[in-house]
This record gives sequence, structure tokens and C-alpha cells, in this order.
Amino acid sequence: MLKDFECTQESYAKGILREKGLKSTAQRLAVVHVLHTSGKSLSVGEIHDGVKEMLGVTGLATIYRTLEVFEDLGIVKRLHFPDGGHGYAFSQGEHVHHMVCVGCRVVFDFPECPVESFDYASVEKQGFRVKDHFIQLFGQCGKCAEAA
Amino acid sequence: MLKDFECTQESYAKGILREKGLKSTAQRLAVVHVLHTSGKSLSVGEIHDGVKEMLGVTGLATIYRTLEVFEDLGIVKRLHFPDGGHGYAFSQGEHVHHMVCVGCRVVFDFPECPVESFDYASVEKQGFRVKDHFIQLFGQCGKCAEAA
DNA sequence: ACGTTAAATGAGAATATTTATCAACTGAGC
DNA sequence: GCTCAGTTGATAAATATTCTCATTTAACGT
Repeated sequence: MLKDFECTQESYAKGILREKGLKSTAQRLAVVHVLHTSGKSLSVGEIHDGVKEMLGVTGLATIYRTLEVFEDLGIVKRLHFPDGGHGYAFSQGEHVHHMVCVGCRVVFDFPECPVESFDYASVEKQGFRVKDHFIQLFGQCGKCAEAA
Repeated sequence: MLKDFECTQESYAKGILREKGLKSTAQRLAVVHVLHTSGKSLSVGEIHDGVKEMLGVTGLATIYRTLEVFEDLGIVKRLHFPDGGHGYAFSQGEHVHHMVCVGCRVVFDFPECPVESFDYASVEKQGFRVKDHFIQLFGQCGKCAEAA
């Protein structure tokens, strides 16, 4: 099942799911496929539509549940937009940041971490201990730059 | 009106509002006061409660509208949490990043920008032009560290 | 102070988004 | 193939957010 869509990214997801004792269902693999092939950040509704196109009837709740699981596993990242909306993007690997085109929401990976070598002294002086961070870059991709 | 709560932060907000031809209403100043005095990131509901405590009856829609205006003006920042929730924090000045305690949601300002001197070559090579960024640090404040 | 006017508010309906429930179904290992 | 825990679909329920419009009010000029 889903043989036609088999690819590195789905194997990657399968591996992580198995590792955690979770099932590789058609719905979950379809979410990976939709997100990865789009190369963009998609809304829950868009993901739902994409999955339905692949599998036929699919419950919306399943999409929400899958995205939650995948976020915990680091397979997808939730991205936030300046307009207040949010979406999900495929994300292979734990510590990758993303850059999103505000025009078409295309996502580029950003493996180097800008804060890795950053000195937190100014906040840690106040008794704070930094444990994690969220970074997202906004910009314009080549295509959207031309169109404008 | 609201004389008792007059403070630097409210004058700051008033100034920006006047500059833009917007009104300094009791509701708007109350939002500033609630957010600033709490020193934390608050949910829309918490802000609504705080404002009602100050002014009595206040429409929830007004809180949403105020937060939208304030975000555009840079008076508040919308923060996102690992659990998927979000909140708003007072933010004086355009380019300030924030660090949030995941325990109590206390917010510390973080004026130095970790990406300011960062080299975007790796993504700009792909035709991308970086225009903005969103950075948020997570951690534990002194109090929450003790409690744990 | 007073009047004028555009901006803002409150109330609640209307939408949109997300979560919860539970019986039926299915992938993974034996 | 059989079994069982994990997963799904359908839909209700709960949350969250936006919209509408009559009424109110801050800001400004006089």
C-alpha cells in the first residue's frame, strides 16, 4: 500500500514511528507525502485536502492527531506567520530552523543555528536558564520577488 | 481618568497611538497596564479578566481588537509556546526578543539580536531574501528552578 | 466648556478552529 | 491467520476568533 509514494522521507517517518512503537498507517504516511512534496508550509485544512485526494475519505481529527504526534517526533514543525496564522512543514532532523516566503509559504531549511554560539549572559544574569529556542526567518523567494 | 495607573509604559503607548491618529481609550490603556504589571505572557482570556477587574464590563472583542492594533504598533508581541498555545506580552521598542519561562510564563527582554550579525549566505544562495525573523527563547526562571 | 466627527466599544450572533468520545478497524508481531 | 494495542472516522462538544451594528467617546477646533 502506498508503494507508489514510497520515498526517503516516508522511510524516515516509518523508522521513527516503529522506533517509538507507533503504527505507520496510510493516513500518517500520506501526511508526510503531502507535506514533503509540497515543499511549503500548509494549513491543517490544506493537509486534510491533500490527504483526502490520496486516500479518499479521511477524518479531520486524524490530521490533527497525526500532526501532534509528528510534531513531538520532530517530523513536522509548526510555523507561525506574521498575520497570526500558522502551518506545518516537513522537517527532517531535530535541530533545523526554517525560512518561509511570506508570499507563497515555500519553506527552506536552515541547518546552521544562529543562536548556537550566542552568549546568554544578559538574561542568565537575571537567574534565567535558557533551555530551548524557536527561530523562524521570513523573506521572499526568487519567484515571489520576480512577481513583485 | 486612570490617573492612578499612569506610568511610563502607558505614556509610551499613548504617544504611539496619538502619533498614528488613534484614540487612547480606557480599555486600551488598561490592556497596557495589565500586561506590563504582570510581567508575563498572558492569554487573551487572562487579559480580558484583568481589564474587567479594572474597568468593569468590557467586551471580549475589544480585547482582540486592541491586541491586533498593539501588535501592529509594536506595543505587544505575540508569543508562542511549545504546547501550541500562545499569549501576548508587553514589548517596548521595535526590535526586542523575548525569553519566556515555560513554567510561569514570565517574560524577560532580550535586546541583543542573535541573528543581527548572522550570515544568511546559505539560504540567500537559493534565491531567498531574508526580510524579518522571529526569535523566542524558552527556559526556566529562578523561582521555577527552585520549585523543581 | 461645547459641538462635531471619526474612531472605538459592547453585545451577541456567526464562524472557525480544535478537542473529545466511542464503536469499528487495522498494522505489527507472533 | 490471530491477537491486541494503537488508530481511525463520524460527529458532538468545546474553544477561539471574527463580524455587525447601534451606541458611546476621545480628540480637536472653536
